[in-house]
Amino acid sequence: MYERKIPELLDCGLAVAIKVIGGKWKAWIIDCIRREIRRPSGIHKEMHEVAPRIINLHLKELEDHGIIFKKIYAEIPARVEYWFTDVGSSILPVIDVLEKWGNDNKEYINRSHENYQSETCVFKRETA
Amino acid sequence: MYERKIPELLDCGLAVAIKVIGGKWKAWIIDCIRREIRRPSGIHKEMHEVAPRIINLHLKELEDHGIIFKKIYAEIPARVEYWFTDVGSSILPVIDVLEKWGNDNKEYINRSHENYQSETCVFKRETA
DNA sequence: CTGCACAGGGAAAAATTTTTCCCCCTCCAT
DNA sequence: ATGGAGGGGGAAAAATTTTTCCCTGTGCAG
Repeated sequence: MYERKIPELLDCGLAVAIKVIGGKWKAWIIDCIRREIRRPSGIHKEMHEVAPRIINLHLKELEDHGIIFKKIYAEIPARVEYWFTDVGSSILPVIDVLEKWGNDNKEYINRSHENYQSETCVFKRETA
Repeated sequence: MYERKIPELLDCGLAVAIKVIGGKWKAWIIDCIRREIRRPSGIHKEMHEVAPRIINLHLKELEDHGIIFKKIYAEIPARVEYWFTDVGSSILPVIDVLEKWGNDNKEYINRSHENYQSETCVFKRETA
């Protein structure tokens, strides 16, 4: 486990929320589980461009944050499934809001990003 | 400017949204501007625990993403103010949703984080 | 016995973001 | 002519996150 050198500021609700869903692949993983792709192997298959190790790390974090929990079936061979906790379920609509905003504005955001036009608007003061 | 070696995936709305507001101090900066602390010096004062350089970098990013824009008054000495663009304003309610979820759940999230109880629930399959 | 699906993790490298340390400029008041 | 407010940025270090590589098991089918 990596040990932080600078303490996190977690008073701010937004910081907490982003900590939980801000990881690089968190959203995709959450989306898998939401679509009932619950088993590690299934998630690995769905996200084949991401290394299994990475997905496992993110799953562990989501678990540590209490967003998902693990069901280990006492079968042989063992079967594992991830399910949302109540708090985990409660973040889904929040993600939807974010997702919608992003989709509505992604062309704009990415355009601004490219153009990079620092032609900063210059104004005279009206109240001279 | 840092040049990415791994391309970003920006099809996903959520990735875009987090790219925009996910920076370490973005939320605080946005909150300043929302509270009409618009001038760099004012923001620096408000966020005195953060180095001015860092704030400037984040401001630049917000500007590049088209969330805020810069008004440079043709006064002497020059005065600068940051204002939200229309798209910038449209993200404020989104941030509120995130902030609310975070505040409602931060004790829970931080508790889970500490406990770290990987006592994974074990189940027998009901349908044996 | 070999190979494959399944679940998982240590260690180190690479990539990225954040931070520190200094530097530049202009104007204005002392 | 010195200092401070006000706006800004380069370069490198430090911190953090992401990635790669490789290794550990079990059980089951050929």
